[in-house]
Amino acid sequence: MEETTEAQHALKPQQYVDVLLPVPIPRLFTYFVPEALIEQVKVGCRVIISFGRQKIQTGIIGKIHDQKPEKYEAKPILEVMDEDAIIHDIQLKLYRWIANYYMCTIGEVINVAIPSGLKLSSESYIQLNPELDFEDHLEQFSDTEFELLNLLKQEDQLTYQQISNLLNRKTVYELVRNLNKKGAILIFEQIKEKYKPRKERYVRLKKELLDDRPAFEALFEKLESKPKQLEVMLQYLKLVPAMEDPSQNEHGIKKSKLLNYPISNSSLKTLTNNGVFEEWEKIISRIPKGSASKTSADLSPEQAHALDQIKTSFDTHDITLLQGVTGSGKTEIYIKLIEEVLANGQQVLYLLPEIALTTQIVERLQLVFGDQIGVYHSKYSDNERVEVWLGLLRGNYKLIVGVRSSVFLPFDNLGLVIVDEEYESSFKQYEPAPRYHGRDVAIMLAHFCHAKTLLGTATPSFESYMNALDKKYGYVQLNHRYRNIQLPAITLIDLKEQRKKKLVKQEFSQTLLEAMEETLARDEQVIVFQNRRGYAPLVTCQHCGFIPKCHQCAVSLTYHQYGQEMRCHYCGYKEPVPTECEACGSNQIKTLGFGTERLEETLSLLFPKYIVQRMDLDTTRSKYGYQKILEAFKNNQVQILVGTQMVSKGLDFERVGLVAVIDADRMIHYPDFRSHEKAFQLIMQVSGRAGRRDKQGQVVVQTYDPKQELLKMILTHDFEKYYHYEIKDRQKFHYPPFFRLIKVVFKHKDAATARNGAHQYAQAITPEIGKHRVLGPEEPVINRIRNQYLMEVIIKLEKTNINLSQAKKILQVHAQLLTTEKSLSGLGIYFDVDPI
DNA sequence: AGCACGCCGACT
DNA sequence: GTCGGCGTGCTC
Repeated sequence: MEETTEAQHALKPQQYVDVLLPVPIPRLFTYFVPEALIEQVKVGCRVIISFGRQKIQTGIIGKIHDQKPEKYEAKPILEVMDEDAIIHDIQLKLYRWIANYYMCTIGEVINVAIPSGLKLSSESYIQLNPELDFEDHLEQFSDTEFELLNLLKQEDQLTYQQISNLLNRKTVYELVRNLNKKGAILIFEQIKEKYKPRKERYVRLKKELLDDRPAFEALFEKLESKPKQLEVMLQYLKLVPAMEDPSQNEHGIKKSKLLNYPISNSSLKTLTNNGVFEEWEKIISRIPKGSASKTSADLSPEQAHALDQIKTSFDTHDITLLQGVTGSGKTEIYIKLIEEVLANGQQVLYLLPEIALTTQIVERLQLVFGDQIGVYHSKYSDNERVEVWLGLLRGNYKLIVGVRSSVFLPFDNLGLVIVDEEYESSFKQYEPAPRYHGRDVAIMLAHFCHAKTLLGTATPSFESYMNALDKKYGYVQLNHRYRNIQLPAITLIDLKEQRKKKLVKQEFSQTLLEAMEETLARDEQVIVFQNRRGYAPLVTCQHCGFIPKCHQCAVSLTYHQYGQEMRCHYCGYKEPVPTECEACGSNQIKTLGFGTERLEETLSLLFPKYIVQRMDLDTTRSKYGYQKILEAFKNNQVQILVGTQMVSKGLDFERVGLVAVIDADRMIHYPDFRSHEKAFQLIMQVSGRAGRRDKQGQVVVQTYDPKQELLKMILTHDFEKYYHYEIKDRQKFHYPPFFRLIKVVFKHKDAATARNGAHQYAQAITPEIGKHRVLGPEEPVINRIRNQYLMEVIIKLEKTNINLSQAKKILQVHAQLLTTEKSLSGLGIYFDVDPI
């Protein structure tokens, strides 16, 4: 018997795990599991491992197996951090799919998927070796070494960063290394947990005291002579009626709340020290709680019909497109669907584009779903993200409302995904990798969970619309606005003609100004849309024509009046506004073009009786900036709202009588095959802001060419006609949605190397991919960003009858080959699948 | 991506 | 000599 057990024991295979690390290396990292940790190791759990020279990292167990690596000795796992997995198999599958589809490494996916609060990092600390009496060996240390040793004598430990600051030196690694060799110091790693739960201090009366009434009354008598302390006691009892209802004392009161009243902090402290009060800490959530106060609204017959159609459609289709004109009440339908799925015990993901994440929607959902909602937001801090993540894992949240990155959250029982404003380009991430599309990943997530997906929008993306026409998606329409209010009346204004007649003031035509005047006089509000922030997109010298450009990027600097600076919208570079021309010294400097800042200024001058507010990236940087502006507009404290595309999303306001599009041409003639589609959608969206409740709104679009086909179709709100008009070109020129694009980007600090790399690459892949599928290499319009020169090769692949994974493999292999070439050293290559 | 190593030119 | 810059190679 004993023999067999021993034999079995000897045969028992050593356990290994493949660990997913947040590093962009296209390889698996295998570690061995020490005997003591075998029981704890589970797929999806975080582990602490040492990686690279000395760093300690957090990774996620991706696979458990018994394959001993042949070529290297696996390092051990140091610790298993979680009892239960923090991601499920579905997430592992999804992350791998993303890495594969978007042609990046799993590490890059992990890096953006997992909130950094869940990743531990280590920092090296340097300490004096206590066993060394270095006074006896002074001669072996250099001056700087000696200086550092003296510093370490005072502080018991220092980080590299601190040493570098204290010694005022840039590099300290070698110095530290030498001291380590001489045995004078010790280096050790300290792991720091980033996530910190939020705590609040609470106070309450000591229970024993409250239970012992005679003692309590005696206390009061004693306090007669201590008025300050008595004040504290009375204030507490006023806020917490502990005498009448002792159970209330249990919960106590937030210390800061009590101290908000004019009472003495030190008296409270004394009372606490004397055992009258006690203090404790409560871990509280950072996520604001809302409680459900309403049931969902009743649907109009039209909405109810659409809801039925969606449900029927889900019987045969996993994905359904809901096309509903702005103001048709899509949200009410979503709410009904969500209610059903939640009642079924399943989770829901409600995906919104970045800019549309108005608190408005969350507030509306909160009224019905209360604190079952977790919100995942780009302005959320890391601690808040961790709380949503853990909350979902623990089942505290059933409905997640969030931006594209919420697709990474650990859903395990998803029943429904809603993607609102499905066409929105902010669903696509393009820097850094993974360059994923939130909508498409959400569809994949739903697929893995056997959940249904509803894509909602007024103007579908061509991709989704084609899928609907091809019956790949279900399709439901909602043609009438709520209460049958008419769609806004759109008027085109010919700027060329008006200019000839000298009827254009700054960038505003006479007709527009009159319409604004009338609207405002009726006590209605105006939205002015211009898709360009800053004051003026460029500044030029009238003497020599010089235009200040960014020193790191190939773009002109935008003049921002606020802060009086020139800014690069690509890299964030700033410089002061020039008073004289850099090239010729002339002081005749003029601004050209109109950004939101300048329109705001002009409008304030033209309409002094009204309040003008600007809403763009610059005025909404703060966490609640967006919310504050919307609030002011809603309350009619602002009558004219000027903004970038931010104003086009989901603002449902009652009083907006007029929407003005200042420069339609700039959007239409953007150098990109999708510019028309985008312009159409943007103008439709922003138009949708006009006219609510019981009145038809008015939209004014200024253009230099009112005869453009696109504008004609905008006038009639005819998406279908527009789609069929535009789609022919897409097919003819092999563009999406018929073809799949993969953009290969080359970057290097030398223009020539970037160019060579791109050319060599195109040459290498062409025989394998096919000449007609390779476009370029081409220099992008903006050919330099952050001092890196850019080149692009675009691959066009058919959607059917093509081996996509093989094509990707070819693209990747050649990229790999190219980077090993000496003449191209330092060349960066990345892929952007389905670029926008 | 980090991080260390190693080589090189520029300073005390 | 060191200091600091930069190119190269590695990470289980």
